[in-house]
Order: sequence, then C-alpha cells, then structure tokens
Amino acid sequence: MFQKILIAEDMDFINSGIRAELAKLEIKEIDYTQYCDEALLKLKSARLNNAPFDLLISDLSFNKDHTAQKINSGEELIKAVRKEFPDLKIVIFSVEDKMYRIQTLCNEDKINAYVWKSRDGMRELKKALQKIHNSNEFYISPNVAGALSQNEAVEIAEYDIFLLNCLAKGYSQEEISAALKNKNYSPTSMSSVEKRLKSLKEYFNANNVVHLVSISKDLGLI
Amino acid sequence: MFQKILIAEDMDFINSGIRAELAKLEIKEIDYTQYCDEALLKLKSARLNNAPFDLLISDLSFNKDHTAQKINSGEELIKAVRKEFPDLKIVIFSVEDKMYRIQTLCNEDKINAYVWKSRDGMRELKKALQKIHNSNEFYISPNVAGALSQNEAVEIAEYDIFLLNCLAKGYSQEEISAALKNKNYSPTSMSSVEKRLKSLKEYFNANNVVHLVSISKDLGLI
DNA sequence: AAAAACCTTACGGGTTTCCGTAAGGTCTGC
DNA sequence: GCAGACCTTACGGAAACCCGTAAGGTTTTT
Repeated sequence: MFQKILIAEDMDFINSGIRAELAKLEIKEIDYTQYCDEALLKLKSARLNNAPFDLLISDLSFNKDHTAQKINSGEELIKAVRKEFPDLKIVIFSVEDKMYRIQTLCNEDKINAYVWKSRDGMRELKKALQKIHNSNEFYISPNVAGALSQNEAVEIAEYDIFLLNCLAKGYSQEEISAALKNKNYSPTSMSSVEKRLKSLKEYFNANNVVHLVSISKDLGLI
Repeated sequence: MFQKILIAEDMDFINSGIRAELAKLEIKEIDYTQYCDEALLKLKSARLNNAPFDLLISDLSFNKDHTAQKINSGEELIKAVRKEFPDLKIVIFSVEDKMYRIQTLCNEDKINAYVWKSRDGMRELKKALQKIHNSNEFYISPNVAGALSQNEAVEIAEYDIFLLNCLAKGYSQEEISAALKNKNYSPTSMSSVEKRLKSLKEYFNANNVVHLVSISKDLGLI
C-alpha cells in the first residue's frame, strides 16, 4: 500500500474522518494540512529530505480565512503540484459533481482518481487507493462517471464565461458590450453579444437568457 | 456532558470524523445513521426502551440513494423530530450558509445550535455541545451568525418562489401566467406577474430578471 | 493571386419585457 | 352605508431583446 500520504482538506471534521479510516489501512505515515500553500510546501520539503510523499489526497474547494494564500483552490493546487511532481499520484476527494469541472481535472490535470464525497465516499476512497496503487488505472466514482462519458466535453471559452457572469450580474447587452471593450475581449459589438448568446442558448437548449444563466449556475460554469 | 448522542449524517467519511472526535469527549454512547427515517425510528425506539437519546446532531442535505425514504431532508427530519420530541436538544451540523434556510430552522424549528461545516467545524461542534449542555443558550457559528442578525428576515411567499422557479426554467411571462392558473395560485394575470417581478427586483436590488434569478440561486431560494 | 469561408458589425423589424396609468372589485375602518 | 385603501387586471408606449440579412474585413484554401 501507499507508504506516505498527504491530505489537503480544509475541514477539520473531514480531516479527522479520513485520517481515522486510513490509519486502519496500515499506512505508515499520514500527514495533513488545511492550506493549499502548505500542501505544496510539505511536498517539496519531503522531497528535499529524501522522504517524498507517494500520494496526495486533495479537496477542491478551500474556504478563505485569515491566512493569506497564494494558491486559492484545489484546482490551482493540482496544477501547481502536477507541474512540480509529474509522477505523483493524486486523488481528488470532493463534493463537486459539476460535469465541467470534473472534465477539466481529468483531461487536463491528469489526476489518478476522482472520488465523489457521497454517502459511501470513504468506502470509495479506499477502493480508489487500492486500485491506483497497484496500477495506472484511473478511478472515478460511479455516480459521476457520466461526466466523462459525454460524447463531447463542454467546451466553453473564457469569453463565454465572462458573458454569462455579466448576465448573472444584471448587465444589459449594451453594458456587456462595454465591459468586453473594457477587458479587451474580441469581438465586442452588441451584435456579437446577441449572436453568441443565441448560440449558447442553442448549445444548452435554453429557452431564454434567464434559463441560460440558471443552467450555467447548475453546471457550475459561473 | 451528554450521555447518549445520535448522529444523522449521510456521508460515511463525516460520520467517521464526528464519531472519532466525540469519542474523545467521554460520551458514553454514540449511535449514528445515514438515513432520516432510521434516525426517527432510533429516537422512538430508544424512548420506548427507557434509554432515550439526549442529543441529535443532524446534517441538512441527505442525498437520495436506492433506499426509499419517507423523510427526504434534514429539514423534514427536524420538523418531525421536534413534533415528537419537543425537549430533545438538536444541533444542526451543515455546509449550508444560505441565510433563508438558517433563519427558518432557528426561528421555526427551535434548534439548539447551528454549526457551520467550516474549517473549524469540529472545534465549533465541540464548543456548541459544551454550551448547550450546560444551559438553554443558543449556539450559532460566528461566520453565519449574520444570517440571524438581519433586521428583517427574508420573507418570500410560496407564490414568489414559484415565480422564480418558472423564470429559472425559461418560462416567458405569458407562460408563467398560464402556470399560475394551472396551479390555482392567485393572482394569475400577466400584469400581476409583471408587478410582482418588479417588486421582487426592488426588494433584492436586482437590475433585471436575470440578475434576480441569479441572486435567488445564490440565496438558496431556488 | 484569387476565391471561398468565416468573423464582426450594423441595421431593421418583430417580440417580449418594463413601466406607469386607469378602471373595477374587494376589504377595512369609521 | 360609505369612503378610503388595496388588489387585480388591462392597456399603451418605451426599452430591451431576438432574429435574420447584408456589408466589409480577415483568414484560409486552392
């Protein structure tokens, strides 16, 4: 089994749960942190001391608190870790079930397992550790596996996210056009905004822009 | 301290964490369940056996699974428990920070503590147990205490929630009027819908209906 | 180099929403 | 019983959005 595991999880009651259960698996060393910056530091420090971690288990959302952080989310942490440790095995343990975010993590950040924080999340976490330790197979919780089996990934550009965010904030199309100019996006005309919104509505099968924004919130795009 | 505690929490990894930490507090008996129906049954059964629980710690959201339930949420569980056990101390331990839902629980369901599942959630859970055991004082996590200190609670009628849900589903105002007639709400004219939406926008300080729906989702109204 | 394809923008017309006003009905207070 | 307040609805005009078409510029393909 894994010998040295780092847990990056901001909630103390979840940290306790994971540590209590993993302790039963005869894992020699289990360390943990509630902060992303400290997680990266611990990984680096361990490598320098010739006693590297062989697994990182990380949450995705880290609530802000008084401690200023350079790395503000699990996604940022995973990117930073993957850059620095290309071969380290990484398990995401998250409540997130939004298709868009899971796809990005699996396809771009090359995580080794995605475990959904469901009722049987701990049981699945253990299964995932078993599976990825012995092989290079990828593990994903059955309930969210559908996020990856879609024929087409949701490919929404940063431009579109910006549009949707402007809509959600109550901007008119004229104001959206002005905001696009402000941020040096291209194109910026109102006609472009109209056309892009029309195609987004078609893509998501939305009846109108209210529906579009509602769907986007449900999908976790904004 | 409390002698016999029931934990109603659907996630196994959180159950583990809470039990592990509470075991350190010399609480004689800690039972748990992942299902609402079973929670109510356990409370009733214990009373019948003359060995009642003196505390219930419950989550709010319980994901559905294959096991059919009559009670489908923490809110429903709390209502049912409060009806049957008026004096039982109840602590909510939840990730929920939406003002609207917290207000309803505290004002209507008379819970004894609301502990937000934050980074220090476990530490706060312990503080809450200390506080409510010794007295009838109410405990709420500092971070979400603001939800109760608002001068006016958010008082949105069922009619308004219906309106907002229709909007989020992409209905036009004409379609909303028809849906209101269908459900025997009153009033139902398009003019009434216009006027009610106008006043909701004013109430929430929304620029337009897209903004209104976005705010409503953020507040947890829909 | 030229043609074709694609992108951006403007524009006009239709539809929906927004907003205020007015009329009629109901409820409340005197 | 009546006046005043409030609610519901209709309506008209303005504003915003929706949609297709057309023109000009840029990129790609031949």
